Amino acid sequence: MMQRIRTRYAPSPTGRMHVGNLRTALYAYLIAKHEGGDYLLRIEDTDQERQVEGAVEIINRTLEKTGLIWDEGPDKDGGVGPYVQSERVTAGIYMEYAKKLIEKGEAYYCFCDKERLESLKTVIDGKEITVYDKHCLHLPKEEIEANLAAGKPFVVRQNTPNEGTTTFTDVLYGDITVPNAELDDMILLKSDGFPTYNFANVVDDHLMGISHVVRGNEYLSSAPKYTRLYQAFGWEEPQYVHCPLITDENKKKLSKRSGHSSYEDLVEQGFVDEAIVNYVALLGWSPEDNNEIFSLQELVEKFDYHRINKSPAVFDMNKLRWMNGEYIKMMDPEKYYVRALPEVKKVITKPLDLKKIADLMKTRIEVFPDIAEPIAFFEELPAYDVSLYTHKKMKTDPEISLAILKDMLPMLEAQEDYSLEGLRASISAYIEQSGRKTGQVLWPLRIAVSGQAMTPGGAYEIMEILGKEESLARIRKGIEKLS
RNA sequence: GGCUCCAUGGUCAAGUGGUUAAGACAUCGCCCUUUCACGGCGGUAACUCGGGUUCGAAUCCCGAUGGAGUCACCA
Repeated sequence: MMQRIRTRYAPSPTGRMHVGNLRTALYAYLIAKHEGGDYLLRIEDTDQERQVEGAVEIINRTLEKTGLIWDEGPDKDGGVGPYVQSERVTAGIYMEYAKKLIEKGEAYYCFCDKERLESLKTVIDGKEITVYDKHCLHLPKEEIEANLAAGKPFVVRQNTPNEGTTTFTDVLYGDITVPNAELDDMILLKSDGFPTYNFANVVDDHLMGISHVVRGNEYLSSAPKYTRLYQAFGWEEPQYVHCPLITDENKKKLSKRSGHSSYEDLVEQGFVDEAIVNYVALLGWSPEDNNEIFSLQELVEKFDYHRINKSPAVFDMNKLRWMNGEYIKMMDPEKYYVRALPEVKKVITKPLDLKKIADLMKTRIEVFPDIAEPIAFFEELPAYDVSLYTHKKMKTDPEISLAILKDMLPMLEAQEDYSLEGLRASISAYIEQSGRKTGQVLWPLRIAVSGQAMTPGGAYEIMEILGKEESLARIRKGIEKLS
């Protein structure tokens, strides 16, 4: 009997979403939607100090823009709310469940202060490690009561045995067994009454009926503690899907802390939502066939989480750029123009046909900011060297170029029709009657009107956009330089 | 350092005992083209090492090595 799949994305509102989080959100979404299940959004705002103003809005916006629409969440009650953990704290949910554990002897009050905890610290390889010594587990009942009555600050800790092992099962990694001695008595409830991430996760995932817990590989090592919690409660464990890490080029885990790109950073850098989603989906997963370009809908159809990889993947900006270029080429012209226009305006202030200029760049860029530099010559003819007029393959040099430009000048002065077609007609007629090669004529012309060896579009396109007056001025300037 | 995970070209990645070890990005070359780009064609480039098991291992087992993650009143 197949249970209904329910997954959740449970971010903490601490800022922008980096791509690792985005991919976790995506996989959770795909796993649920592939089977027609539910996708929930739960806000894990249990750390008072790390709250960032507006972070929830960023999460909402990011999920909406990428199409990862949740079925239940803070704004969509599915009957298992609230979906914001701070509200669940107020409702007393975590305290209630913590007390159940205390009654069972699976958890205990701990009154140790910072100083005592500090003394438990050891430094190994430059890293601070604290292993709690179960000091408060052995407190006499009367002392606990007295402390509580006196209002002494406390935390609640999980009581893990020092012997034996704990085994949990991950869909991707199989059974993983860990010695219990490695599992320290983690804090369930903090002294401010808020739960820790770990405790809140277990309680909420259970209460919200989550069937598949999708999260990053960095949580693999804390999973056994969860198992102990589920067992302590007598709850059935969900399926775990620990996604492989996404790393930087140095194989280090992507993190905001290290200044790695967030989704919004990428958008600001000129990437397209669909391309980011598509690329990130392929980091750790591949379809049965060899396709690489997928819409979100296609991903929903094709995604099989059993094909998720186990090894970490390096985030390759190069390939993202390529993929982004593919998306830009496929992009709806109107949508393209909306994104392209601001980039065009960065370098063009003259009343030229900005649409035509933008269109020239559509197949030539990977990200939108690539637009500006190659089109700057439209605004103003750059200073250039006459050596540009020399091109071996086109069989042209300054002397030939001068002859050609002088030849064409009167003709172009007489011409009124500066449309692509008009220019093509008269110039190709000239080419024919002059007996010259197409390239030999067009090369100098393009150099004259653009001042650079490489341009988006050819001489016709450029002249059409520049218009008669400016085109002629640039050709005269070319003649002047060559004379 | 303990524990855990991982290991196919520079990167992503297919591959589940017998393949000329796919494909994509990047890179290089050629073609197309008035340049560039697009597009097309082609090249270089990989199973970490050592033991097993087997008629036969990239594929299964063990070990080594390497890398990563984690060891907070952060998530």
